Amino acid sequence: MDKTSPIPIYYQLEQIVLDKIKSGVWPPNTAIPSERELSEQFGVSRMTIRQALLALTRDGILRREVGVGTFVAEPRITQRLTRLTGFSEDMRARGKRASARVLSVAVARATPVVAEMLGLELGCEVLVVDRLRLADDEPLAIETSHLFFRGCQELQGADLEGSLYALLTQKYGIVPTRARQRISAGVADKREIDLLGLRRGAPVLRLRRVTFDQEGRRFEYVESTYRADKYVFDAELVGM
Amino acid sequence: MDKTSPIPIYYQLEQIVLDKIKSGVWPPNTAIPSERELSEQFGVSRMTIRQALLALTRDGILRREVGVGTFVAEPRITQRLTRLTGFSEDMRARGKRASARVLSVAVARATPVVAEMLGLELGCEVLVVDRLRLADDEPLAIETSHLFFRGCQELQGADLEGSLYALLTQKYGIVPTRARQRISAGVADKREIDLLGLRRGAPVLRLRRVTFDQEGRRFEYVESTYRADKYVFDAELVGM
DNA sequence: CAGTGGTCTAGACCACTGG
DNA sequence: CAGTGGTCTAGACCACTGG
Repeated sequence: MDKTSPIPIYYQLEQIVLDKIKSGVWPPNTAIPSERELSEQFGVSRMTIRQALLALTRDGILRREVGVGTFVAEPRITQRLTRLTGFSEDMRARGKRASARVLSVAVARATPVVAEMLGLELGCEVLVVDRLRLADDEPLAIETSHLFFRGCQELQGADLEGSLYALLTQKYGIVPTRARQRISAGVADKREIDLLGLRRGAPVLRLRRVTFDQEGRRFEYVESTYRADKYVFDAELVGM
Repeated sequence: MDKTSPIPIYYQLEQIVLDKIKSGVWPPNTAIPSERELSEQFGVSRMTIRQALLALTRDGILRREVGVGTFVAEPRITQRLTRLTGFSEDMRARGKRASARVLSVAVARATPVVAEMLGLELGCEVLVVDRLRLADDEPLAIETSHLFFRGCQELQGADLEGSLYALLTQKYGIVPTRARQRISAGVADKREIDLLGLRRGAPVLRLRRVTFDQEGRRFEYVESTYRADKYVFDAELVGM
């Protein structure tokens, strides 16, 4: 630890504790030294020690028990909440290879639903990217993205067989950061039956999502239809 | 503010600030008094003021700018992530009145799926609560909860026409805190058609959830089937 | 340059846990 | 009863912002 560094002491302490945990020196449920011991050991005020330990506790790294001590927390059952991912990343997480067959790419005037979802005037021009999404070369979903951002029309010439989000991040600096999603169930319609290779009456999962970039701007409204027999949606929920 | 109260001062201060914001006395982007002003005004140390303001900042209620001041944050586009709620609270949020018709309550040996989900030995006894859930007196879902915790068998004599989670919290100190949920789509089976008043071939949303209490213990595995024509699931996603 | 939030100190008293 | 984390005090110095 370096007291003369511009890096705050409490932050340095956090890193020291994290190192001990990550390296396995302090395995889960280890009682770490008390605040007073650490205070003395590092020659730092107890309040500063607390600032470090409380931050780690909020992150679920440590667990505190009043009157008893501070312990290394069990690795959480879930390290994170439901993550925002595109199809490609979602598939990779499931151990499958994602690809896309472009059905159409075109500039179109926003319909009332699209305008509402993206917060646009009716009739603004958006880029509509309609793709069949494949997992290990099998059709899994139909994805219709409505995009609106400066320069989005250039995408008409781009390679859209891979991850759209990767493309947006790399070429346009648009980082998908947050999304609001609505999940419903339905029965496949004619087009879905044909494209996804389903039988009449087959159930599908429908996702509608508005995606926000790092500035909080809505840049995408996407409607997806997933084969219900091949896809489930996992969600992580937290209490108040 | 009451300094002699057992309620911590910083917590009282949080409430005072929250009141000012909620009542509209301090609308969004208002500069609230500086830490030193509040410190003097309440006769409390600046560190205590900070403890209150930092908690509110972490909750997204306040926004701090170094060298400038502390401001009331804009209400977030999304006030929270997907929240863990039971059926009753979910319906209340949607402006509907929730109720339940108990189909059966019984002690049963855990099936392989239930044992796996709850982390139990095969054949452990769990309490199975099977209920038809109504929204404004219309059948909306079938909910089959498998419960496992000390004393859960007493629930056999309890009133289960209302919120199960409220009951668990009040009577057993079990606070549903986190859940892992899997959402899929399917076609209603015979029993679902009868109980939910559906037609043959009607799509349904199926939810499977493992719920954890405040100690991280799994206390419930629930399988639910929702009418797809009356229910959508909303999710909030966040980036890395 | 006056004022802001960020960091840090060296103490104090408290309720609580476990032996 | 010794030790723990929780709360709180009354200061200090810092980098930064805006006029």
